[in-house]
Amino acid sequence: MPPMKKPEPTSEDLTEEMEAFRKYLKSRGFRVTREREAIAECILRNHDHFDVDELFMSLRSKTPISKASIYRAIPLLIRCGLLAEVYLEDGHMHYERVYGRELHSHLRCVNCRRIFEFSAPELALVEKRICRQEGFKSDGYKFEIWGLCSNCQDKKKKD
Amino acid sequence: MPPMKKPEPTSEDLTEEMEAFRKYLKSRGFRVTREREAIAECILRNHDHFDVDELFMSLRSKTPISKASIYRAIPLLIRCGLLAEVYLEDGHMHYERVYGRELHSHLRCVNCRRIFEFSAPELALVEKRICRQEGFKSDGYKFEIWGLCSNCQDKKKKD
DNA sequence: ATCATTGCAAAAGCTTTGCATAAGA
DNA sequence: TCTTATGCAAAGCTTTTGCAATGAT
Repeated sequence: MPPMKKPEPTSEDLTEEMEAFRKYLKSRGFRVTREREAIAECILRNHDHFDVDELFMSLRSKTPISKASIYRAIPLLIRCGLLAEVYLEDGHMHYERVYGRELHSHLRCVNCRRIFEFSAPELALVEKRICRQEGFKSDGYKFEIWGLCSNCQDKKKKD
Repeated sequence: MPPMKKPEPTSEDLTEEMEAFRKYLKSRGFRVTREREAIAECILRNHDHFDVDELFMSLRSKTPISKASIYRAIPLLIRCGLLAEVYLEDGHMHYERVYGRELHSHLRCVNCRRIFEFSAPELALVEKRICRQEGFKSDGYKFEIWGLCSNCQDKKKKD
C-alpha cells in the first residue's frame, strides 16, 4: 500500500483558488479585505458541510470577525463558484465548498438527519440535456434523496 | 389513443387522497380536524408552488384558520406523502403537491428568480440505484438546476 | 370525560440592515 | 481622499411554542 491514500492534505495549497477569489472581487469592484480572505480560506479548507455558526466559530478562534461579515461574504463566494448552498436543516442553511464542477449529491435520513454523500455521473448529463432543451445557462445543480438510512430502517417500526 | 389525456381537471375528485390523509392521521393517533382537512384539500387543489403565506391567504378566504395550524399541519402532509418542500426563496420555504412518485424538477433563474419545471426519467433510475447501493429507503428526491434562463442571458452583461 | 388541537400572542432564531468607524484603492 | 467594508446592535422575517379554550373520540 502506498503511504498516502487521501488526496486531501490538511494544509492544501489554495493559492489558485484564493487568487481566483481576489480576481473576482476586483473585477466586480469589491475590495479584497482581510476578513474576506479569512472567510474564503476557511471555507476552502473545510471539506465538510457547515453552517454559518460553525464557520463563525471556526474563524473566530483564529481571527476577530463578525457574523455580519460572514453573511455578507457568502453571496460573493457563491457567485464566484467557491461555495454552494447544500441543504436547509433546522431552519437554516448549510454550505459546502464547491470542487470545480464535480458536484456530489446527498442522501439525507429524515430520522437521524445524517447526510450521506454520493455521486452519480448521469446527473451531469441530465443537467446538460435539460439546459440545452430549455436554453438555460447552468451555474450548478443539486440532487437530493431523502428517506430512511439503513440504520434507521431497523430501529423504526412506525412512520 | 384513449380520449382523456390530462388527468387533472379543475375540480378534481380528491376523495382518494383525502381518505389517505385521514387514514394516515388515524393510524398515528392524530385527530381528523376541520382545519387539517381544509389545509389538505387546499394543497391538493393547488397545482402550483406556494408558500405558507399564500396558503394562508387562500384558506382564510374560505374559512377561519391560523398560520400556526398551517405550520403544524405541514409536517403531517409531508410525512404522508401529499406535500413536498421544493425550494427556499427569500428566506422561506415553498411547497408543492406531490403527485404519486412522479416528481418533477426545477430550473431556477438566479436573475429573475423564475422557476421552470421539467421532468427527467433518468432521475428515478439514479434514485433507485443509489438507494440500492446504500441500503437507503427513499421517501423522495429533488433535482434542481440554477443559472440564467434564456431571457436573462441576453439582458445580462456582468455576473 | 379525555386529551389532542386550535388561536393568539409572545418567543425563537437566523439573517439583514443602519450607522459610525475603520481601512482598501 | 474617496468609498467600500466592518462591527455592533437593532430590526426583520419566518417559524415555533406556551397556554387557555375548543373540539374530536
